Amino acid sequence: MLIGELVKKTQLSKETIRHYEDIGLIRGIKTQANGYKNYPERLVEDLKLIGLAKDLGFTLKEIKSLLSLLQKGQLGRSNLNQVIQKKISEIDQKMSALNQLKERLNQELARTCSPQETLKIMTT
Amino acid sequence: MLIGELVKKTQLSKETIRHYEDIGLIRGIKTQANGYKNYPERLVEDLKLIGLAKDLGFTLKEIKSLLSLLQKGQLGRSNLNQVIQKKISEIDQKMSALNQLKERLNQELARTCSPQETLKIMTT
DNA sequence: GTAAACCGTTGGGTATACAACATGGTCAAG
DNA sequence: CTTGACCATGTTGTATACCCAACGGTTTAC
Repeated sequence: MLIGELVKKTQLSKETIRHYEDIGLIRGIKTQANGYKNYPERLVEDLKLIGLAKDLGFTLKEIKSLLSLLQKGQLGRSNLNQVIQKKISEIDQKMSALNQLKERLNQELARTCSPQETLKIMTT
Repeated sequence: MLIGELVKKTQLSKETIRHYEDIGLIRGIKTQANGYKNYPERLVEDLKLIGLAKDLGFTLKEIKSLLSLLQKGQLGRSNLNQVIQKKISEIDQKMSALNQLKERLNQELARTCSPQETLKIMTT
């Protein structure tokens, strides 16, 4: 796959993709004889995952380490498990932070909504 | 409260607090006769909330709009409700993104863990 | 009454995550 | 065989979110 196709499939700009390539966030990209690069299909999924993680406030650096976990077999098992669990607990922390935010917004909703409106919202 | 006390209570640097002040993220800070500023107690909570939101990938700009919601009575009701609901749905999106990430990491854990280890993790 | 600790303002610097060129090579259609 | 769409590389620029240092004024402790 050439970069243009990847751009279409991911909605990312080619600069972004190139940037991710530069910093080693996406890998396994081979340069063909003509100088064009061959982006494997796999990257479509990888880039989606990167987008998710980025939206959640993970830095590209963090995502890089996160992704390297998902490319199996690069670390010892116990080591790998540790890192994964650390990430999971980070995620749990973020989850609870989200819940707190949501709580506060819901309180605000309850204060400002008419009873009818509130009911409508809470049942959808 | 002077800035030093706020620094201690929030663990933020004074530059960060000043920065938030500059961009209007925190307000209601009055300058006293001696030139020193009086930071209201309220800000301790506000800054904690800002920290939460920041960790979740909200920009300071977004947080500013988020906070303005929580300072009641500045918008018409239906208008306010709309904005709050938009924020809540953003939060829900982030939640589901987190769940996806967690899923993938858990799969990885399952693949790389010994059965015993996996069991231990899943029961804690 | 002076030194240490604190305060405000300003201006410059840094890291992250790109975007926007400029330049030059490659390919596919007609 | 040229033109337009596509590609690669490199440099510079931008926005965000700060950090740090310098300068000078203020307050507190001795």
